[in-house]
Amino acid sequence: MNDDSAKPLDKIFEQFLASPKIIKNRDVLRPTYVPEHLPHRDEQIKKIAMILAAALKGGTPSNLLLYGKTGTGKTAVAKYVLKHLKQKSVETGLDPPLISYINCGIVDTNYRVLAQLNKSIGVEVPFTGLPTDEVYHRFVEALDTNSKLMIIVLDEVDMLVKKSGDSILYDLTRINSNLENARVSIIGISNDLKFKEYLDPRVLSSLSEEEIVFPPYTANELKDILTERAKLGIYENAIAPGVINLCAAYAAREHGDARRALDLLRVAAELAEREGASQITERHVKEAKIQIEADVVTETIKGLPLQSKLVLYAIYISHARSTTAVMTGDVYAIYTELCKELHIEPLTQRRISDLINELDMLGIVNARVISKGRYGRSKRIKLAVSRKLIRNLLEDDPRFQKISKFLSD
DNA sequence: AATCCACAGGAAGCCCGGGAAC
DNA sequence: GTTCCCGGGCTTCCTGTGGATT
Repeated sequence: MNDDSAKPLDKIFEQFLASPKIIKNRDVLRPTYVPEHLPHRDEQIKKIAMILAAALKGGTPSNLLLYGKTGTGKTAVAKYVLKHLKQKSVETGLDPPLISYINCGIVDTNYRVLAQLNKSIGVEVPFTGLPTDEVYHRFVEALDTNSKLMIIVLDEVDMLVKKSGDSILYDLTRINSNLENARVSIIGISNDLKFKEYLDPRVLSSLSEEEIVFPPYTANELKDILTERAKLGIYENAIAPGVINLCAAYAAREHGDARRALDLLRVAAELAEREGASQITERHVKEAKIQIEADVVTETIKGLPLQSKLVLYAIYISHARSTTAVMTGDVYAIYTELCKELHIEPLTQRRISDLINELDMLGIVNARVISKGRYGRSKRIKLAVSRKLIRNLLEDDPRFQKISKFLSD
């Protein structure tokens, strides 16, 4: 490397090293980190531990269901208890249970869940192609060759049920009767309290032999969590008074989400570090809040498929053109115009209706069904993000050059 | 009270790409 | 190669509906 190109970089690195230290350990500030101590979850930990303890005496623990909103510590608690269960088994000379953790938000079809289970016991299965019950039978057979206990954690199980129904849960809850030697316990984790209504009553009674509720954290509890993490992850004097309180307060407003609280603290710390400040201040937290919100939206919109983007831009244009509330029909009319301009075959209105609902679920727009009496029933659609942001994203996308003239409002 | 708008949203089924098994 | 399966995106066809207007 020659000097010319190395120098500016060198300067950056030097500056970074010379700037006051703020972050001691970035990893402990990430939401995925499972700390050694989980404040305000003693009750849940105890309960789960008591149930899983059956494994230590060769029993099959009851299936359990963990409920609570995002960032209430469900996943962390489950992982924490399982880790200790494993340790204890090894200590007492027992065969530790097999543990398979599946995030159903990502692995969200029956087939893929089974494939993942197979993989976790070392059976390779193609990710498509086989009949689902074949994959199930392979799993049962492979599992039954040993007499171990397997604990299956189904995180975000409500997503799986919503997308693929409860047939796999039905199979899994009855799997013990197909097994001669091995045994299975299931831990379901759900954000959605209503998801029980979608379940077959037989599945429900089997899956929720034990139920444990995780209430949202209060602002004070979030404060304790943040304080503990800050001790591990941030240098002692690098945090101004009030910063932790502010993070906790913001997150408490969002249904007591500890994940959000940690994100705020971490991003605030990063901002402070980047600008070479000696301390994280409340201003950094406020900026972090804005940045997190904008980042989430920007990334979601950028990642949208073409048709969804078109729908979003159609909604944007509808708002620019009309003074009254924007309805599905207006959006569809403009959408077809855009398609014509871009020489794209338009989709049907039925499909667009679904795409609008998807945008609503992503939080990019608000769509509510309203009735205008004689003038029909339709969705009233509002943008939930700033117009400027959408406009910038549109202008960045080369595919939409041709329709940018529609935006000159 | 009856009508009727402008859609909502369920059901079924098509088509496609990816992949396995025969 | 052929034949099967799966999931996702999509269309077609359909029945349902809240409330202003008649």
